[in-house]
Amino acid sequence: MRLTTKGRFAVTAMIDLASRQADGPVTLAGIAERQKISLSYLEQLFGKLRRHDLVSSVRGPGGGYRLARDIAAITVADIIIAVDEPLDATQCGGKENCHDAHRCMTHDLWANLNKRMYAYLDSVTLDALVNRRVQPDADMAVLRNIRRRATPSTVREIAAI
Amino acid sequence: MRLTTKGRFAVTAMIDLASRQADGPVTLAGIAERQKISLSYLEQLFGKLRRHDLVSSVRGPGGGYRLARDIAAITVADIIIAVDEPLDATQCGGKENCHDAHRCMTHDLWANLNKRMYAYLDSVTLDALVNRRVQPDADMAVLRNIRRRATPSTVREIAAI
DNA sequence: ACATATCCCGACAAAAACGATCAACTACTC
DNA sequence: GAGTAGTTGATCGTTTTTGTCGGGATATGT
Repeated sequence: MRLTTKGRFAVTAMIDLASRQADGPVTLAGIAERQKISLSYLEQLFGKLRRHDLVSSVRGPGGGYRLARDIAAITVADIIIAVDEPLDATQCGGKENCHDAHRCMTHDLWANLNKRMYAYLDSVTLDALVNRRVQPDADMAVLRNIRRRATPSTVREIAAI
Repeated sequence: MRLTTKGRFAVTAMIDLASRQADGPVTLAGIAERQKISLSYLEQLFGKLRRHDLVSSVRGPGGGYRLARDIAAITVADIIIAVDEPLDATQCGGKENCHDAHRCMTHDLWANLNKRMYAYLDSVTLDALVNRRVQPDADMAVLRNIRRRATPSTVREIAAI
């Protein structure tokens, strides 16, 4: 599980698409203009999204993209995986060349963390995003932790998230 | 909030450090050897970790790095933020140059998602990682979702997470 | 003095992010 | 039914990020 600006672009674009597909196929040019993402980059992203069966394309005038599934059956995790594919698979393929036991422990821990993150992102559907049904209770948890162990530097960085 | 291999390396190194600091300062050379990360890269990462007050250094023979705070007061989010700094701040600085209302909505949604992720990563402390107290209940949720909307392609990719 | 550390820097290759350009397809018009 | 404009689709080039290598400076315990 990797989370980069690429994934963010893809999610942003998919939200735009999802909230406009009622009027027929949505063009990449439109998404590019509204979301300020370069058309070329969108073309690449949607190529991947199409190959992962998240969107379907209609060519020619009046064409564009549609969601390939129901809006409630596409999650943020789907989009990010489609766009960020390779995902080095924790460079020690599950068992070998982990020299001592300690290294593998670290890997297990990270893999577990990965699963948790995936589970969360997979619980957020496009539908929930478009219709603003994403619970905003996170702020409270964050603030609680910040207050518990704030240092001059952390406070500054939190603002930049 | 960005999640790349760089952050993973930093977390791995911090776990190694945390689980060995009982015997005094831990050298980067040791971490490099055990975790198979290049020494130069570790130096760069720990420079940032030190400037963010997550670790403190002791120079000279017998020196190395220590955690600057209690092991339970350092979270995965702390480490990732320290190491992945710039974080473009969602390129429309919170208010301006969002041309139509729709764009800002998308940004809000993403920002909210970011907060949720941060909240989760901030809830996982180094202590919890080292002492294996990270709940593995995620698998169930993942499997539930996969079963709900599996396609030939997704199934293949899930295996690669 | 010497060996062992952190620190700081510049150069570099490989990979990923991002962008531009051109080819292929298709609905519409005439 | 041929042309044309609006699209997607694929390929290549440039810039940024990752990760490594090497060298040198500074601090410090023995």
